[in-house]
Amino acid sequence: MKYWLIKSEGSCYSIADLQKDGTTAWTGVRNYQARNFMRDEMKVGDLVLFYHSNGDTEAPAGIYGIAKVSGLAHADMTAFDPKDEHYDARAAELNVDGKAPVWVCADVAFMRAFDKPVSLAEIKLDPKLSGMLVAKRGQRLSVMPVSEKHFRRIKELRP
DNA sequence: GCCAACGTTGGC
DNA sequence: GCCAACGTTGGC
Repeated sequence: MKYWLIKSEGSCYSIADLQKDGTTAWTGVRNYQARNFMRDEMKVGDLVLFYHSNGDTEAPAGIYGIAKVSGLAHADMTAFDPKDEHYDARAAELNVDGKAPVWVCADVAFMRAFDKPVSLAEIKLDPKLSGMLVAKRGQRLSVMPVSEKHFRRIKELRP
């Protein structure tokens, strides 16, 4: 079993949206490294920290809850939809009957939302969370692995 | 294959 | 809104 962190702008798709939807296809990832994590390593049952980026003082950037991988990576249809904000003309051209999608998405299911997020500031201050990728300077991956140790610590902070 | 220019992300 | 960091593009 692996552990992950996925990022979303809270104003775009929040943990509350996931709670409402139950499950969602994690579409819109347009970075090869992030895609490869989803396509090659994410397995059903893996646990996922749900991170909101671009926060403000009211709702700071940080981890807002926990989700679970509920479906293996499959074609991200938003890449083929010219009306979608994540449309990728080149990927659409390369695609043959949906058989060779450039972009994929795994499905994630809501598990729980934290009463209070574990903010980025809190992550940086906690010695037991040192080395967490998300707190690394310049780290912009929207899907990234999390160590079991760090995952357990997050759960310990929000039991 | 190098690298400058550009666009995007995301913390502050 | 600023700007540093990074990925991608495209000229050569």
